[in-house]
This record gives sequence, structure tokens and C-alpha cells, in this order.
Amino acid sequence: MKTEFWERVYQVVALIPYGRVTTYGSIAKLLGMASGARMVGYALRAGKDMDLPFHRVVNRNGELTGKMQFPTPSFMRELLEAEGISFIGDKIDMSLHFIDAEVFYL
DNA sequence: AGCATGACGATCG
DNA sequence: GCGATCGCCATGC
Repeated sequence: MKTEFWERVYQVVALIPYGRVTTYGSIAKLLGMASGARMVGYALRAGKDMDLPFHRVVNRNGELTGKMQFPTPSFMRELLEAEGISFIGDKIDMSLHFIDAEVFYL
């Protein structure tokens, strides 16, 4: 990786609990970039070849905005449903599965 | 150095 | 509730 910021993003993603999801903004804030949510997504895209649960990171609205980056657009959702995550239409039921990055990252 | 781009987020009409 | 806009800031050309 080129920046430490990216490494930290990966570390946080790796700690997301099974069956839970967090947001780009939450991670960005945790890393000191409250308004750098885009950078988080950028970092994930750059490291999509790593073994990390990127599918557990969604935008604030629970949308799988990164599904296009997976082999197939439906793959991301399949992984999430396999973890017991429920959907409302095409979005994740945030009230049940969202967990702020600050909660699990120590 | 300048400009366009992006797995976002908040606001506004 | 939805689309248009703007702000954010690292990357890449």
C-alpha cells in the first residue's frame, strides 16, 4: 500500500463482526477524516484483491454501492445474505445490522 | 501545478 | 422520496 491511511482502512474492515455492516463515513470518521468517506471507498477499491470482507461496508443508506466492483453485481448481496443480513428491497436493513466502526475498533 | 474522477455524505428544491 | 449540487480529499494523467 502507498499510504498508512489505506492500511488503517483495511484493518478496520477486517474487524467488522460477522453478520454486521458499517459505513464509509463511520470508518472515515474513525480514521480522522470525517468528510473523507470517498477516500475509504477509494482505498477499498484499490485493495479489492485482498482477503477482506469488503461486502460488509456499505454507504450510509444501506445501499450496496460497491457491488459493481465484484465479479458479478449479485455476488456482494449473496455474501451478505449468507451471513444472515436481511434486506429491504435492494438495501440492507440498517436498523438491524449497522454497527459504527468506533464500536468494534479499539 | 491544474483538472477530472470516485465503493460518500449532507443539503436543497 | 428523488434527483441535482456542492463539499471533501487522495490519486492519476
